[in-house]
Amino acid sequence: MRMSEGVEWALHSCSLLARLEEGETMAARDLAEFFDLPPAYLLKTLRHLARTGVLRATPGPRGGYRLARAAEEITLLDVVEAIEGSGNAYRCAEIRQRGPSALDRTAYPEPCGIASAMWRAEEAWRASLAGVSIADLAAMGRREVPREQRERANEWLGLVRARRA
Amino acid sequence: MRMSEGVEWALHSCSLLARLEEGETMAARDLAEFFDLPPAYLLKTLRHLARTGVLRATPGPRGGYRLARAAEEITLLDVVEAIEGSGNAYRCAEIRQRGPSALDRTAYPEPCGIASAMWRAEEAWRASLAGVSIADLAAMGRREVPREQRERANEWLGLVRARRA
DNA sequence: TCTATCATGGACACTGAATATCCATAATAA
DNA sequence: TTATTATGGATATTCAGTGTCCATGATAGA
Repeated sequence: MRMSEGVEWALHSCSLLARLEEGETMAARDLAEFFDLPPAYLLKTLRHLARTGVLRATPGPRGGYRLARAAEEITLLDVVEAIEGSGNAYRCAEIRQRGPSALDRTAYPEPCGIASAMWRAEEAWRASLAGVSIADLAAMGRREVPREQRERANEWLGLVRARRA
Repeated sequence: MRMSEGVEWALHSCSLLARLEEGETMAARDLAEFFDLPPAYLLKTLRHLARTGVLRATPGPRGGYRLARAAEEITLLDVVEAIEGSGNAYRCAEIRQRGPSALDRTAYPEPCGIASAMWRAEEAWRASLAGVSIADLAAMGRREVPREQRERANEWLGLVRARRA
C-alpha cells in the first residue's frame, strides 16, 4: 500500500503558498521550480487541489494559485483527500458472500465485521490528519528549517516576485 | 491509495482457521474453495502469512495451514503487515532538499515535519489495528453471521474433514 | 519404498493505476 | 492585441498488483 507522490508535492506546495501575502498568487511553474518537480505533472496535482476547494486558481498573467482559505482552516486530511480521494484504502469485496456456504445477498444486512474493524482504523488515521493544519506545518517549519534555507527561500521568493512585476 | 485485495483474503482466511481444532490444518485448496478464490494466487498470500509467523504451514498429505499461535495473540496489524509490508504508505522523497534554495544534505538533521505528521497518523492507524485480534473477529462473527450460514459452513467443514480422512 | 498430497519458489503474462508529456482551448492582465 | 496562466484531453511509459503454471521438496500412508 503506497500513497501517491502527489501528496508530498501537494503538502509542500500548500506549505509554501501559506507564506504568500494576502491575495498574492504563485504560478505552478514557480512552484515546480522551487521543488524541482515536473511542471506539467505538478499542474495536474494542483488542479485536484483547486477542484476540491483547497486552492484557488486564477488564469492569466500574474495569475496562479493561492490557498482558498486561511491556512488554519485547511487540514492535512483536506489535502490528502484532494489527491487520493476520500474512499477507504481497504475495500470489502464481500468474499463472505461467495463460496459453497454463502447465502442469498439479502441474508447480509450488517456490514462485514472485518471491514468495520479495518475502516475504524482508517477513521483513526483521518482523525489524526484532521488535527493538523497547514498553519501548523508552517509553524513547525519556522522552528525546524535551518535559518540559512529560510533566507535563501525568501531570496528566491523575492526573485519570483520581481519576475512577475 | 488502495490496499491489496490479499488483505481481505488473509483476514477471512485467518478467521476461518480460528475455527479449527487444536493441531488441525486446512489445505489452501479448501480455503480457496470456501471463499471462491483462485487457489494458486491464494497460496502466494498464505505464504506471506507463514513467512511472517502468523500461520504455520505443514507439507504433505493431511498437511495445510493453521494459526501459528492463539487467535487472541494475532492482531489485525500482524495480518495487514504480513501482506502489505511494514513500511509507511507515505514516503518522504525529501523534496525540501531540492530546488534552488536547498542546502547541503548535512543541513537537514531533523526529519521533515510534514513527513512526521503523516507518519503520526499512520501510527494511530496501526494502534487501532493492533487493538483487534483474530479472536475478536471470530467473536463478532458468532454474533452477526446469519445462523443459517454458520450451519452451512459447519456442514462444509465436515465435508472437508471427511475428504481428508 | 512408492505414491499421492501439500507447500515453496521461480518464471511468466496481464491489467490498471500512477507517472509524465504535449497540445488545443479559455481566461485575463497589461 | 499579446503574453501569461490554468484547464482538460490524448497519449505514452513504468510499475505494482493480480493471476497462472511448473519444477522441487517434504511428508503421511499404503
